[in-house]
Amino acid sequence: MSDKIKILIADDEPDILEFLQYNLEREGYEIILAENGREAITKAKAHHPQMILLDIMMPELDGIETCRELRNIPEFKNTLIAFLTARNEDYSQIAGFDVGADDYITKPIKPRVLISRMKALMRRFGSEVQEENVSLGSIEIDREKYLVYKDGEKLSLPKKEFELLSLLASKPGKVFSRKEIMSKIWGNDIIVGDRTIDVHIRKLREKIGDDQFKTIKGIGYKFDV
Amino acid sequence: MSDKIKILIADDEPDILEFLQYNLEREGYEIILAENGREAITKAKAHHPQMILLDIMMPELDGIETCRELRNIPEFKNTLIAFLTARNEDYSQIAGFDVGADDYITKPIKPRVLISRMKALMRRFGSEVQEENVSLGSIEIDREKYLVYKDGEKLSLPKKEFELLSLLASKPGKVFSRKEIMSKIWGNDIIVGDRTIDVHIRKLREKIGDDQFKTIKGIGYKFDV
DNA sequence: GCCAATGTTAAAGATACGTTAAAATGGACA
DNA sequence: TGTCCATTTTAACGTATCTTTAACATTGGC
Repeated sequence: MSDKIKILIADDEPDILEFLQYNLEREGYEIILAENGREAITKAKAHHPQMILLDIMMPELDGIETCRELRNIPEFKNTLIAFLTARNEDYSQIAGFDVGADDYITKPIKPRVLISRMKALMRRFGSEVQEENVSLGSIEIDREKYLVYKDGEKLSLPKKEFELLSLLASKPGKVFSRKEIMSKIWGNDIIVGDRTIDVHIRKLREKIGDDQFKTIKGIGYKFDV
Repeated sequence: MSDKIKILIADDEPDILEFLQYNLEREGYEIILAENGREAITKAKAHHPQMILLDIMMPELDGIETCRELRNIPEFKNTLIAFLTARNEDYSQIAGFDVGADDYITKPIKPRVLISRMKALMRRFGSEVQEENVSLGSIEIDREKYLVYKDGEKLSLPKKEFELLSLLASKPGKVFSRKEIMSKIWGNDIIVGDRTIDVHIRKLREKIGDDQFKTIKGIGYKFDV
């Protein structure tokens, strides 16, 4: 699974976006850009960033409001959110924290300072991502414990099988294309043969149950009860 | 034990100390004061504050060094540490984060901003409350005394082994990835080889019991009964 | 019935982990 | 300061397990 940390940056000044993108990508982060608050929310939903940097002053939806809305979406309740703000804007600072921000960063932004602060935030909070557990029919998946229960019976699957099951079960009934499975589990850089997926599916069918895994020929697989 | 949140403040200017003490006590915090870094470390050990504010420029031991020393004491590995710094001291900012600080606060300090920031930090921190003692099955861990009891028999483990056990036992059943273990026990700056963790696990298996420590290949380890 | 896509199987390949001993580090103490 | 000892880390190697491949069988849509 691709493990680059994704950061969403929202600012209405293209110069700043470009500047941050350049500096952060060089550090190995994956950057997603947005030009206003509305776009930031849309892109956050699409890309699931671990961290979000918001300019306070933006058209469409300002940073404060954007943050408030994001915090109301369960997925982003624990995402790191930091504000970009001009010096001396103390009002923003207070309002920002009250709305659930984790930090604010004053402009002009110095890349080294920014990166240090981000690392400090992530060091402390980053690993606290708690993944949800899935329960469908007789199958239960405990992501934290890396365990699968089938009719209460404890199964411990190898990594790839677990990830595959975990992926398919994250949206029961949804058909995952082979492409999608590949990119989500192996990442976009690693290329594996087509038979590889089949083999893992086979193992899962053996262990979990034949009928739960349905093949949609020419498309992909789905998990269902 | 008093349930007030304790904050240790170290600064060599009595005015600032008094100012902060007044404002923070009014908010219901318990304040411990220190006039230099050396005193800060002594008092931290005595009072176990949840949060520490350090001035950068102090006699005896400056803030940066104090922070570094504190971070080397296991008890304070996860304590919130923030620096008090004059505006534009960017050097301090960087050095501060690299040394493991969680935030820096620029002087002149505005009480409302300070309190907001502290709350932002603690909001995150709150969920991370680690209990003093853990007891699972035949194992008992006394974090304060750095002791482990196995079937009532006292074991005194070396530091790293203790920390590793303590971490794994903090969430029994949860799989801790190697990455997670590394960052929680060694920090993000120190890099140790992969085999290092194995060796410590081995020692623990020897001393505590083979079956309690389970390997999840490709992921990490978990502790269970 | 044809053909491309998928299923099956076993074996090769890769990788992570276990184990051990030895080297490096660091603290206590003379 | 140097010596000693406990602790920590490294490095080398073996091994079990997981992952992928490849060859061949089977299936299902057209």
